[in-house]
Amino acid sequence: MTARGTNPNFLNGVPELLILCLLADETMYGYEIVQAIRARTGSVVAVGEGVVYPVLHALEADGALRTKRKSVDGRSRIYYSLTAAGKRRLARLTNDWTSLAAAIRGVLKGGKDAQSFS
Amino acid sequence: MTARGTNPNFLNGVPELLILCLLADETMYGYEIVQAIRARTGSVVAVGEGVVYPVLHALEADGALRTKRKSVDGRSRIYYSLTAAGKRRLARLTNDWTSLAAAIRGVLKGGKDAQSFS
DNA sequence: TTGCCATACCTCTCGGTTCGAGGTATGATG
DNA sequence: CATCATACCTCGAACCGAGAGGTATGGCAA
Repeated sequence: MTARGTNPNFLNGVPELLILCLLADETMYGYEIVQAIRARTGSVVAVGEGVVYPVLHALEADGALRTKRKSVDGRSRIYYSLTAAGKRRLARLTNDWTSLAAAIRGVLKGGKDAQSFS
Repeated sequence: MTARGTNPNFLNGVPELLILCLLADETMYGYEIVQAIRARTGSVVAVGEGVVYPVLHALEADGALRTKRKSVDGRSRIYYSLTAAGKRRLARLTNDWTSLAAAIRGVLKGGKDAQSFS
């Protein structure tokens, strides 16, 4: 959301990245995403609904997500899935994250002379 | 800074982590740290002085850093080095970052059944 | 049947962090 | 003598995540 001038979105945007990633595998609804993040990260990341829903809405407004209402057991759910733009966004964020993680790993392990980036 | 209740500091605190990490190797002064971060991350991370100095001051106030003024070529520099508390802090943050990176990598690569955390 | 918990959606405010611009001062370089 | 690199600093705006809170339904137990 809102590209920062210099650094590629690094420190934040983790919830957005995870959400896009989950939706790339299968369509899901908000409440389900909250549980899935907790489950798939072994509770290392535990974002609340107050984080997930606003991200979902912003991504939809940006054309990255498509929605479809469904009623299951009398419960109303809003299923989200990736659009083409969403897939591109996911690819970009994944790339950003990967290079960030590599850079930080380099500093972490780098006892002085550390140089191995593309 | 300021432990979050649930998630271990994840998305932000990257500047703090990098600064502590650099100072673990050698004592440095603020301006030098700004350049070092840019250099060692291949410009993937490029934080300005407006980020570095406040973090430095906060860490010092917290007892994680120790300072020593020095004059080199008529220029006044403030060298920072880690205290015992600073080393503990670095260890904790490194741990947090590592498990976060592992968790995210798991979701990223995990086509459904991904389970490999300790 | 009544209360409580899980499901499922949502919004709002608070607080912390980062960003960028700006401000001061010195030494070297053209 | 002006401009740049060095070297310190602060401030305001913007942003994002945390957590509390709010609504409504279904299922289960007391």
